Amino acid sequence: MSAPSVRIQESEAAEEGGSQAVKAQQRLREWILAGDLPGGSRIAELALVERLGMSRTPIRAALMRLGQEGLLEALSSGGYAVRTFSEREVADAIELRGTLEGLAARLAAERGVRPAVLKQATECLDQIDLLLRQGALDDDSFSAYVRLNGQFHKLLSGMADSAVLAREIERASSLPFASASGFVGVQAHNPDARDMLMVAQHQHRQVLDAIAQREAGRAEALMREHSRLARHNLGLVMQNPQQGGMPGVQLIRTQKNTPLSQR
Amino acid sequence: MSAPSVRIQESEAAEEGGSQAVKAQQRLREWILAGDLPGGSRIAELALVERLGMSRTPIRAALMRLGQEGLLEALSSGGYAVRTFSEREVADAIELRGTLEGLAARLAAERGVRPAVLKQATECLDQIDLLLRQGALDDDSFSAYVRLNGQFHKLLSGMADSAVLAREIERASSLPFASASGFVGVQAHNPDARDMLMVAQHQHRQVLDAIAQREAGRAEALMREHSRLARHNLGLVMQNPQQGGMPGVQLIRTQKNTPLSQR
DNA sequence: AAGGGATTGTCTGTATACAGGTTTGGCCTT
DNA sequence: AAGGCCAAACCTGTATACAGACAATCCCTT
Repeated sequence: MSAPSVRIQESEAAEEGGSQAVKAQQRLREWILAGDLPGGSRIAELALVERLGMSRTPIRAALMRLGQEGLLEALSSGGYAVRTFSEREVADAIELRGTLEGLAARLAAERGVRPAVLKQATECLDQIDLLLRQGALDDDSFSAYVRLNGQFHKLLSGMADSAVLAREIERASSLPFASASGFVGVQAHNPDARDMLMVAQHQHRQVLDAIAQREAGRAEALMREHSRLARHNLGLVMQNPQQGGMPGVQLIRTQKNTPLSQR
Repeated sequence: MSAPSVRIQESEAAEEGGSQAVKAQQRLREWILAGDLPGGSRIAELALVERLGMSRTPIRAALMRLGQEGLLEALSSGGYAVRTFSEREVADAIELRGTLEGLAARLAAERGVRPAVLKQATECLDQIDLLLRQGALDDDSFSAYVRLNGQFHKLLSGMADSAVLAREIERASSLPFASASGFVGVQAHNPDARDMLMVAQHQHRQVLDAIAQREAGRAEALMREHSRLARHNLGLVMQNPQQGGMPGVQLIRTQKNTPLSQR
């Protein structure tokens, strides 16, 4: 009878999630990506009851959704464990997202996009240009870039005007290292960071141009190629594991941190 | 105290689903696809408690999973409703599956496939050939075709050796009209049925050949084109809505069956 | 002393009770 | 007669109680 009395301390952030289940999902995701709940460890519901200060029902819902999301894997004997990823799985997830975004770009080019939306995307890219023109990039600039980059990718996935596809892209981007902005932070304190972002920005421009010109094949190919940047950054992280610029890196298995028997 | 006493009557089929939640999910899916629970109608949990003879907990789990699966949509005010699809949404879902299977074919060709698996796929295609050589196709032949076709597609998605991708293909195929074998039944009593299946079979052979020859681009393009057959069949169904060869057709909105206010 | 079996503890799956909210229907008022 | 307001019923989200299963540990037997 102790848990119910200890009400949730509203966390430090102003996360006013709607239902208890959503709150649980958000906080669990944070914990997993922050490297709290370590990769491969089994999740005990009762421990979460205590830690989250809510009953098992919303926790079970959150676990199930995180399982569908791919961050947890359902154990055959019941329950869930924090999932770990091989480098190749991460590469595949990035390839998957690139392919889906490529499809979105192609459909957008084939079907045509309302001028208002194109204008919106152009303005978004203009803001990124403004950011990159500053030269040196501080932390604020980087977080601004991440935000704008995410916005552009979302606009792009919306241009296909396909709820089915948009949802699937959303899904494929839910893993942090597969998302469009996931690995940007890796470059944050790299001297070549700005150059890489310039390349990315060029690709952004070209994709948008291809869509505006109704060049479907070009748009698709460009968008796929664009995702290779993330894959490149994945390679960088795996070579220099010390840079912890990305949330969730510790979920990626390396030869070193893999236990004796991993699945 | 009536529900617990009335044990589940084990259904008419020998569906020995594991947990109650899985059983609920399976039977709900059947009901939705059979046109029981009509499209757009809200699902009341308590009604299902009575109909399924189990408590709300596994039912809620099943509803949540069907929501993620795309067959139900979550209502803003809570609860779920049977989802309906526009013809374009269905076409997009097919395109999505084709794109994903194309990616799988490309990866398989790039990475190479173990000879044993290639042999397995070839034997699968041989069996289909045997079936098609019979000439006229009765119902048994068709169900055998559907099974073999599904098996081939599953083998193909496995050839990429990517759990991430296989899972996503599985997901994209969960909607019946998006699945590889979904529209095959449409042709079941069409005189041109066998011709269409011959074309499909030719594409199967070519894809497998491309993968074996490590021709990645060709494999991807072929697999994408292969999905256009399903799209063609979708067009047929929408023109002649009377043929009810496919489960779930009634979930597709037409101008006629769309209520005054849809969504 | 070592191995096997039994017992106990814990954990998940399931059932149900409870509270807050939303919707619907009826009644009153204009 | 029509519209608005109030009330009641239902329905979802949440909490908790219960039962079966799995596992680990300890004791007994060989």
